[in-house]
Amino acid sequence: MVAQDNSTTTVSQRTWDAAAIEPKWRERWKDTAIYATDDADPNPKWFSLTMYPYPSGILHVGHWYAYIAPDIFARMKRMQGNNVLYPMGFDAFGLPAENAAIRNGIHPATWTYDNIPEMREQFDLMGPMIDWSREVVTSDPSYYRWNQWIFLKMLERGLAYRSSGAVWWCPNDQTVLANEQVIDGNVCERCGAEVYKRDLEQWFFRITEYAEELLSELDSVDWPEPVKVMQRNWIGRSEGARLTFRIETGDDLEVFTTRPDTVFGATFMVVAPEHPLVDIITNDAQRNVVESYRDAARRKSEIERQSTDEALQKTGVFTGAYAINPVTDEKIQIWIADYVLMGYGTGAVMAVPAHDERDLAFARAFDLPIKVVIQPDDAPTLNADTMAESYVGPGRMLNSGRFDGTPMPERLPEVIAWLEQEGRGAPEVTWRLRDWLISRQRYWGTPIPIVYCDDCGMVPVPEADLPVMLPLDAEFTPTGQSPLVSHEAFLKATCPACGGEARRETDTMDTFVDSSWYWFRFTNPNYEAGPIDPERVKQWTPVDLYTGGIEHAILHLLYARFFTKVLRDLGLVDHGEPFRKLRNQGMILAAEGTKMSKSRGTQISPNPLVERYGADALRLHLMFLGPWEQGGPWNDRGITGMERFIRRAFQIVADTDTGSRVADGGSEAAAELRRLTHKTIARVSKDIEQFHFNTMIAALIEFSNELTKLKGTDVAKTEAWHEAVESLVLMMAPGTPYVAEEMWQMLGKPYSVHQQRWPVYDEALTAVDQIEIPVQINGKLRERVTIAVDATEDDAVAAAQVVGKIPEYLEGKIIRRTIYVPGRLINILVG
RNA sequence: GCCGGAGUGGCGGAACGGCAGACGCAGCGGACUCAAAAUCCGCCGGGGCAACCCAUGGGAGUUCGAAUCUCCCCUUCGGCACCA
Repeated sequence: MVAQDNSTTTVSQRTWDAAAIEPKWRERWKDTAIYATDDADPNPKWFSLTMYPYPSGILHVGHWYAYIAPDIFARMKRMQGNNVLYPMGFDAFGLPAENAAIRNGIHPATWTYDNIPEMREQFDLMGPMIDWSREVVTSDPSYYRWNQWIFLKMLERGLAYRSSGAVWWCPNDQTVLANEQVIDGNVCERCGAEVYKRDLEQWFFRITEYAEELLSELDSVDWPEPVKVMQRNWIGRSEGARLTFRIETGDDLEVFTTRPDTVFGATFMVVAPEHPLVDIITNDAQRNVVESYRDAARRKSEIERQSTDEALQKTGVFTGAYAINPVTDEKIQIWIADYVLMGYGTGAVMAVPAHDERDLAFARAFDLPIKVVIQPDDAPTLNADTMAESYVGPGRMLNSGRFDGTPMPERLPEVIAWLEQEGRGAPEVTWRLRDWLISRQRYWGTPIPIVYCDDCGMVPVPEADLPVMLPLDAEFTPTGQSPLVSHEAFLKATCPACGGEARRETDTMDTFVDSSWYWFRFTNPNYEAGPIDPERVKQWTPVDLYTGGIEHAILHLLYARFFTKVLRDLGLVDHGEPFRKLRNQGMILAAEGTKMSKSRGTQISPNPLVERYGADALRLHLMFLGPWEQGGPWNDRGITGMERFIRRAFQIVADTDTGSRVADGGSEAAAELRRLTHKTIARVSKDIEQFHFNTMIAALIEFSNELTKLKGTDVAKTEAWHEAVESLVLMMAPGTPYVAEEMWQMLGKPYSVHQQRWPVYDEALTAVDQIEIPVQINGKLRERVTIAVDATEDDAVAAAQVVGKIPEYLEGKIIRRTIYVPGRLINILVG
C-alpha cells in the first residue's frame, strides 16, 4: 500500500542535511510500519537472517559493519518483489550478565532488560529494515520454556543423556569453572588457585549420532569453503580398523588404527592414563609410578598436555603388563602416556614407531623396539636404528609374513579383510566429533527440567509443568557459585512420579542451545502450542541467507545444523539443513590492527560519527572500506568521500526539473545516458547479489559523477534523464535509506522509496555498434582502434594494421599470426 | 607441524587469462571567496627530453598474452593442534 505524501519538507531545500532528515524519516517509517513483514503477502518469500547480538548495551562500528550488508541485501530483495523476512532478537542469556551481577551487584535480569531497549535504539539509528514485531529474547520464559521442551524430547529419544565428564574444578572456591574462566592453562581467573579437571556428572547432547549426516550434507549448502573445511576437520571422519590385542591377564585391549597394514610393526602399546583397564593390568611393581603419573596427568593443563612444545618430549610409564601382537604373536609392553587421549577412538593405540611420528618419539625416549614394515619403492632401505623420522608414505609391506611385497595403500582392503576373517579386527570409522556437553554450573541460563527423587531417581519435569522458571530472587556471592545451588525454594520440588520430595537439577543449559533454533521462532514468536508454528515454519524456512562472523564457523553453525536435524526427526520441520547460503563478514579491527576491545577503549562508537556525518554516510563508508568478507582496521579518513557523493547525488535531484520531461527524440546524448543507466543497474544489482558492496558504491559514484557533468546540458530535460535520476535514487535506497527517501520525495514520488520496484536492466538499451579495443604487437599494447562490435577477424586486423603507429611497427616485419578476441583485443605477432 | 585466506601506488582498494591501478582518501596546481568552509576544474606508480622502458611479495614455468593458471620459496592473518 502506498501512503500519501504529507510530509512538511519542501522541495525547495537545496542541500543535504543528514541531521534534519534522518530523525524525520526514522519516525515516519516507524509510524507507517513499512518494515513489518506480512505473512499473507503472496510474493516469493526470502528469509534473510543475521546473527543476533548479545545485549551488552553497546553497538560499535563493528556491529554496524556486520548488520548493514545484510540490510542492503534484504532491501534490494524486497524491492525486487520478494516478501522478505528480516528479523532481529537478542541472545540474552550468558556469562557477561552474571559477571556484572557478581562484580557490581546488578541482577543479570536487570542488566539484560535495561540494555535491550538501548540496543534497539542504537540499531534504529543505522536505519535498518528490521521487523521488531518479531523480536525474540532468549532469556524470556516464553522462549526458554521451549529449550526445556526440546530437551525433554531429546531425552525421550536418547539424544540427551547424563554422564560423567571432566570439568575444571577450583579447590579454593569449591566450584566448577567454565573454560573461559581458566587462565594460563590451569589458573583460576578469580582467586589465582591452581585448578584441575575433575569428573562430574554432566548433561550431554548426542550430536555424534548425526556425525555422518553433518558431514555429508555440507556438500549441499552454499557456504564459504573455509567454513565447510573447518566443519569437516572438526567432525573428523577417519576410516580404519578396530583391532583386538589379547593381554596376558586375559583381558582384551582394543585399538583403533587408520593403518592396520602396519600391525606387523606394532612393537608396544600405549593407553591413555584414564583408561579403565589401567587399574586391572598394572602389576604391583609398577603400581606406584603408574598412580603418580596418572595423578600428574590429571593436574596438567590442556595446554601443557597438548602443546607442540611438549610434543617432542614424550612422557609415560610402563604398566608392567604385556599384550600379544595378534599377527606376530610377539609379547609387547603396555605403557600409559598422556599423548594418547581417552576421548578418541578406544583410548588406546598400537604403537608402530617406524611408521608413526609420535610412536617413534616415544620409542626413542624409552628405548623401545622399532620394526620397519613398509619400504618405499625407489628409496634407500629403511633402517630402524638410524631412521631420523618415521616413514608414513606409500610403499610395499615388509616383515609382514604372507603380505610381504604388497603395495600400500592401494591394497589395504585386503589386509583388513584378512584381519576380519582371522577374527582379529574389523573395519571401523571413527570421528573426532565429541558429544556436546551442555550443562553449565551457572545461574543465567535455561534451567534443565529435571528433578532428582530419592525413590525414583532422575525424573524429567512433565511438559505441562514447563517452564521451570529461573527464580529472579537470587543472591550473588563473590565465589561465583551459581545461586541456584543454595536457593531453597528453587531446589525443593515434588517428584512428578511418586509425589514425594525431590530436588531440582541446578545446572543450566549452554547458551549455544538458545541460538541453535532461534530463527524458527522468528516466524511466529508468540506461538503457544509448541516451539515452532508449523505453518509459518513451512512458509519461511529454511533460511535463504545467513550472515555473521566466521568465529561461529564451527560451534554455533554445527549445533544449529544438529538441532535442525533433530527437529526434523521430531516432525517439526521438513528439512535438515537450516541455512541455504552463508556469508561471513570480515572483522573490523581497531586502528592499530588489533581486535576492538572495550577494556582497552579501542571500540569505536558510531554515535558521534552519525552526529557529524549522518548514518547514511557512515553506512556507505563502512561498506566502501573494502570487500565485506575481508574486514580490516577501522579508519574514518575516507568518510568525507561518501559525504561528497551523497551531496552530489542530492544536488542532482535538487537541480532536476520535475516539471519538464521531453522525449529523447533520437538524440545520441540521450541514448548514451540510457546506456550508462542500464549498465549501472546491471553492475549495482550484480554487486549487491554477490556481496561486493564496495564496487556497488563505486558504480553509483561513477554514475552520479557522470550525471553531474550532464546536469546543465539539454539531455537533462529528457525522459532518459528522469529515468537516470529515478534509477539513481532507487539504487541508493538500500545503501542510504534516509537520503534516498528524501530525494524520492523531492522528485515528487509517492512514499516510500523502500516500497518501490528495483530498476530492471534492459540489455537492448546498452547495445553499441562501435567499440574501442586495444591493439597489441607481440603481446605489448601499442594502440587502440575503434571497430564495429561484430567485426570479422579480417576486418578487425585490417583496421588495426593502419591505426596510429602500428604501420611503423609492422614495417619490414612479417606478420606470423594474428589473434582477435571479439570485443576484447587484437594481438599481431610479427617477426 | 597440518589445513585455509591474503600480499597490487603515499593509503583503502579495482581488475581475477586480454588496456594494471576503476572508485575513494590523502597530496599538488587552479577557479570561486575579503577570507575560510563547501563546491567546481586539472594533475597524481617509478624512470626518461622523448620514442619508450620498468612495475602487482621473490624465483621458475604454461600461454600470442599472467596481478589472474601451475610449481617452489618468503611474509602475514585465521583455524586445528600428539585425533592413532
